[in-house]
Amino acid sequence: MTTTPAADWLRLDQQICFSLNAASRAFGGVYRVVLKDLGLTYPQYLVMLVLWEHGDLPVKKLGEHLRLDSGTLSPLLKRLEAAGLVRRERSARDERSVEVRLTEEGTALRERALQVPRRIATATGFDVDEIRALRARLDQLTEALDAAAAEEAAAEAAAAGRGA
Amino acid sequence: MTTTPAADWLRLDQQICFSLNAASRAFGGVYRVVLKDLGLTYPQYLVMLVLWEHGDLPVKKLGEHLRLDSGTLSPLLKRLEAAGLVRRERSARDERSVEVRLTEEGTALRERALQVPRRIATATGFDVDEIRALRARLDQLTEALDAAAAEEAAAEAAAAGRGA
DNA sequence: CACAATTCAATTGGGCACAACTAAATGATG
DNA sequence: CATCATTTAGTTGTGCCCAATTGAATTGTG
Repeated sequence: MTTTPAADWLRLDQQICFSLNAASRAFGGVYRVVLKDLGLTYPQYLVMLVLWEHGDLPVKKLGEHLRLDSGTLSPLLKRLEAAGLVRRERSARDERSVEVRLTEEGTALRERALQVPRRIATATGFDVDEIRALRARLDQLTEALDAAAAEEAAAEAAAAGRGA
Repeated sequence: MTTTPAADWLRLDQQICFSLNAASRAFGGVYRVVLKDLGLTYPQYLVMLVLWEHGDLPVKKLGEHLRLDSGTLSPLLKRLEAAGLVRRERSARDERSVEVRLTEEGTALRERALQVPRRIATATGFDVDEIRALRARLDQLTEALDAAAAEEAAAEAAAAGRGA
């Protein structure tokens, strides 16, 4: 049982999202160091993970895996292309689609990336099962938040509709 | 007991930081909707929280509370100033320091912000104790990651020293 | 007092994230 | 077949985040 004085609701250290943001940026700091050798930023690393796992993909699919849109991916992919890790080629079947393909260099980078997860896992100080549990919790949270955002947006649209 | 095949270490869905990032961005989506009424972005809201809680502060102290540096805060504070929520005044005692002060309007905004934490808490689908537990877990994670990053940086500096 | 080291805010540059929009290609419908 | 809606990338604008640098003010030391 816990009760929180109403006046404390706005306290910074009670905001779950602040802890989340802080943890996210702390991860960023560790990844920055660990990925420097590979010449990748963290989001670029995520893109490479998806390509290593699924092979060549159109930008759209890539974005679905990563929950990112073209506004984020387009410039990011250009940088990966400039670094020689991927090529971008218009699909012959559907000219709207751009296929992202690993170069030999990009494929080869996987070997050097294999050590990254272990180093990161070590940095967290958590064991595999603890990480798994936390991951599950966070995924659950994300799902609830996405649903809530959709609801809010729907409510807003309805309100706007009545207003107009 | 769980064993993970070495080949799976690079799978996207095993990366704790991906879940973390996703949750962080999902929060962003909810906050975007909820804070639109107040005319604040999420980081701006965090700054206001600190000011409401601690009163006027120099930029430096603000950054310590939020783990943000001047490169992030300077333009953000200018936007808050342009919105009429804060004033920035050079300290008389120490001319290097800039005091961030709430305007009446900024102080008044607190009343309207009081509802925000409840709406966010509802959106998570977690109860107060679950949130508290997750927060503790994340803070623990952040601490471990910061320590690891400091270690990595120190090791790197030592290596560079030997190299030079 | 003079001078070096430190502190603090601001700026610059690179990269990420999202919203809104454009443009091109495709698909569906009458 | 012509037209309209949808799909897909890309672009632009706003804002956040960090690293590195600058410049001014302050503090410590001889």
